[in-house]
Amino acid sequence: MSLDKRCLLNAKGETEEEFLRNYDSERYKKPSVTVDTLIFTVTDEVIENNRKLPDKELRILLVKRKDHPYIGQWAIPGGFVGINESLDDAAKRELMEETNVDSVYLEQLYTIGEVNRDPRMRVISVAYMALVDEKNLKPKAGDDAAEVKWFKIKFMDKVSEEKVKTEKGFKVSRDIKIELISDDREDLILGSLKQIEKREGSMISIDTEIDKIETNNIAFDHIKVISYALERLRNKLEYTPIAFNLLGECFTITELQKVYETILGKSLLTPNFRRKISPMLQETEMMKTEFQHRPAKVYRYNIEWNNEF
Amino acid sequence: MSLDKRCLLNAKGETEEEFLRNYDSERYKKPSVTVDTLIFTVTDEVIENNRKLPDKELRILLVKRKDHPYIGQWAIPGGFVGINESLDDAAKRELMEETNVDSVYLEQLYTIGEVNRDPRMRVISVAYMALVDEKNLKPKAGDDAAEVKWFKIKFMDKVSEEKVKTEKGFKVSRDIKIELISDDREDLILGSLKQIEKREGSMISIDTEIDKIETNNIAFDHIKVISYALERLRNKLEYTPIAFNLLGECFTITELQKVYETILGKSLLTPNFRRKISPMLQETEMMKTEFQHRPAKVYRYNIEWNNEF
DNA sequence: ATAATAGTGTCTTTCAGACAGTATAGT
DNA sequence: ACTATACTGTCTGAAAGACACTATTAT
Repeated sequence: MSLDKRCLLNAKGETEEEFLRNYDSERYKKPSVTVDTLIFTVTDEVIENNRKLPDKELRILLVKRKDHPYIGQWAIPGGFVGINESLDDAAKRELMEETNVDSVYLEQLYTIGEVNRDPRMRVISVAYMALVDEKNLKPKAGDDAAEVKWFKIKFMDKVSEEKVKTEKGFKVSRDIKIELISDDREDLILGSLKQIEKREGSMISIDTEIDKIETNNIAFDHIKVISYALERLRNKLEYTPIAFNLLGECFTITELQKVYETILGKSLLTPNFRRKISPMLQETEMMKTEFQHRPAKVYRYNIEWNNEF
Repeated sequence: MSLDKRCLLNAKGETEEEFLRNYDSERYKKPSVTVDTLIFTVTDEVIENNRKLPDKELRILLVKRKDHPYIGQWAIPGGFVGINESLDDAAKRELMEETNVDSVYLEQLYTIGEVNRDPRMRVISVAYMALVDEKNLKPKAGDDAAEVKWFKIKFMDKVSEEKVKTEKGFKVSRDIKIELISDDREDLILGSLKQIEKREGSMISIDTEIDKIETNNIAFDHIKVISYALERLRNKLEYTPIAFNLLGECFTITELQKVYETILGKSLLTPNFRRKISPMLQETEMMKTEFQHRPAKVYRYNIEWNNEF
């Protein structure tokens, strides 16, 4: 089969070798492809009362654009994919450039390919999501001093909901609000979007398109990408051990619970959380003592934990 | 804000208008971008004994490549994305060209961007998944008589499993086998792949990379894409009403159950299935009478059904 | 009656939610 | 003793699994 492959001829009578020699790869106009990496981390909230345990906050890294278009606005770190670089490698490179960490959790999210996203030219962007542990973040070496800031995320899902009848069925539109606040409180990004769920006759789908964006101070359609990532993060949290990537190797159950609560945007009942999470955990010898209360056992992720079987 | 946008200057002192005029969009070498659409349907199994209800089978549409590379082998229908065409539109166009249906379920799956997937040039492929109802398939008009065939899918998940220790943790590799058989039984495609799950220290991830493909008669890395789509289809089946897209508007519960069983690759207990599915259904006045047994109520999808709240 | 599928009732087990209660550190 | 957090036990009710059972058609 693979031996006589060289002898197969196409309609023009070319062998594969001849075909490739004659192939004009520039025949069609090509879009540009970028990779954008959403970098999330979870940190302790800064708190006045040092007798309380700090809550956690979810944060995302954004860079300030230094050139047109959207000059001066904030954007998800990203860049063009090298012609000899895989998408995964491009995402890793971007992550390394911005945070100086490698070997962290990295997952492809979605590819955005609307036609007029970028005024320069046709750009298709592949979005990746990275989850990093705060403690691994090494301040990156000098560089061209691009402005980079961590933004605290406030994600308000389903602020309101409206149902509209259409000919064949209906649409549900849900309002989503996103607030991003930089650490120094100098920069504030507000996003307001509508998630449209269509249910029409034979076209049954609860997939959603995000529509009607209103936002300030953030470049391109990046608020849409952030919203999509947050939804995915919440979903994956429920059925994968993805959250462990946001903590160091060792942690207390309460710390873990606070990570879940922060991302899910709701509080959980401690006994139930402990019950559900405990099969995923491995005890260590260590204890964590803090303030004036009972020390907590320190756990690590149970690498042998199994979803099923 | 948007008014004084015209006055913002970049490092070279250009306004946005000047910047765009001077921008050389061909500065970097660009990859080519294709959209590949996996088209699935479910049909009745052809059965000898006409006193039995037919089971269902899951099928995928493949096209025979008429040119290099992989000439004569089978491939997922796809093509280059037009420079003024969104990714979704390209997927819809591909679907329309191959099956002559529009407004069916269509979902973006994954973007494949390894460097040497295509010997012609660097190609990045965005995979979409379409679910169509067999009855909507209109034979498409003439065209250039490209060879197109439906293949019955046999998907064998987790044929075997092997656990290997690494420095920091372990890997689990699972064997997957895929068999694709054309209706006329002339073409047979066998795929054998390994799914690798890594669990290593701080890098906790149950996402999997599919590796070490062995296959015949199918072009590019398309067996990998099919495998990925089947996993996704199975997952989505459990928590979305995606399956209804594979049936017409009206159906019996048994038909629906057979669709679930076919895709999940296992049989389900009828009373439990009926109980779980019934909130998603709406009764109709119709009954379906067949052979020598009790007629079945005909249902349609309950468009008001709600996942949550 | 028989074959074949349609459809129901109910027992059991498992798991999520709610909440009361106990344990242990520092001050 | 008091505060703040760590951790446990158990009741309840919902949902999933298993299976025995009844119903209705054509032959």
